[in-house]
Amino acid sequence: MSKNNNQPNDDFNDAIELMFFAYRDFIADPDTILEAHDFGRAHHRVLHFVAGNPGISIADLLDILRVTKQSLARVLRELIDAAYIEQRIGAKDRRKRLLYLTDAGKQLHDQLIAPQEKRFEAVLAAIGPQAFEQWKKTMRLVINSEDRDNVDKLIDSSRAARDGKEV
Amino acid sequence: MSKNNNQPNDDFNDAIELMFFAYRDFIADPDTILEAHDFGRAHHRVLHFVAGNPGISIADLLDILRVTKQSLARVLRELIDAAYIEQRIGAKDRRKRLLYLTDAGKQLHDQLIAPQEKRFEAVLAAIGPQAFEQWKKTMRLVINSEDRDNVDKLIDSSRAARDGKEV
DNA sequence: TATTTTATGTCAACAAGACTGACCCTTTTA
DNA sequence: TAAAAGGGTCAGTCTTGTTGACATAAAATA
Repeated sequence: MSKNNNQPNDDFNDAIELMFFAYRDFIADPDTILEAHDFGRAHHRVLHFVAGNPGISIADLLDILRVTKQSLARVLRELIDAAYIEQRIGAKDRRKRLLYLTDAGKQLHDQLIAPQEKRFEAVLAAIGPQAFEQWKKTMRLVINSEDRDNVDKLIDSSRAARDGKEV
Repeated sequence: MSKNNNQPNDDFNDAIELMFFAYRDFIADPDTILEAHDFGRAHHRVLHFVAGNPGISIADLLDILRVTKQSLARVLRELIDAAYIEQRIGAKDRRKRLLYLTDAGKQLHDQLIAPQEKRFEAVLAAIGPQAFEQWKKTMRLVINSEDRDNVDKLIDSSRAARDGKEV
């Protein structure tokens, strides 16, 4: 243990390493499930944000994912063809294609987040609700300050989609 | 705000979203710098773990990165050709090619982690050292339990490489 | 109404970074 | 001396992303 003789930047370097390894294991869980469906992480992300934002438009989804229209198109096409996502023409604006998970899509999404939920269930059990809350506040501060409000909104929307059916 | 009427799984879903967005912003910083050098994240990871484990062998680096030999080879070749990394034949075992950052490599690595250090500097300033320590402990618990000891060792090695020159 | 803008779709070419499989050389070990 | 270990390399493939160009339908605006 080289715990003595700490340099000022040791804490930050620890944090960087922890971000790398924690995210790597965190994201590895769903990968296995995705393989069985011939899907990748790109499909996972689309499923996830459509799940959290039912009725989202293509343009809004592109904003969240920060990829090009062409890049999204291929992945989205596969998810629609496999009947995990369906498109409905907007009622107010008929140019828009609003995205929804089908029942099968919801099932698949549940499967994908299950191991990640279990992972955090174990963390919560180990450290208790107060420290868990503190961790969440800290993680929020890791996000770019100008994006934090948007993330708050997305998280709220995601809660609403789960807790109270439609938004 | 739909903060009332919380469901049991809300906390875990919040955590999942936070992992996604925090990691995304965290990793976006170095990407800009890498582009200027015609490098990608793969190069970053190699630089980072060679920096933290000077004299690491190819096989050990493959274990950390969890990629194939052929996948590492291209990236490593480019870093060696650009004189950011150098190979030395092992003294004890002459089959091994031990990897070290050159001075230029150290400079580039410093550049790459600088914005990430600043990010966590700001977090520490906002929440204080105690909460920061708690966050680190929590992040460690997000890592697969069977990997935590290995990560501890890597972090220790990384500290040693920084604090006290050679290991 | 005519025109422009918006939202979306689609074709084509390309690049990074990963993969599998095969084969080679050198050095160490049994 | 033969087998195993550490590493290098060629060839082909896949996923996920990119840029650029163009098409269509619906809405907004002059």
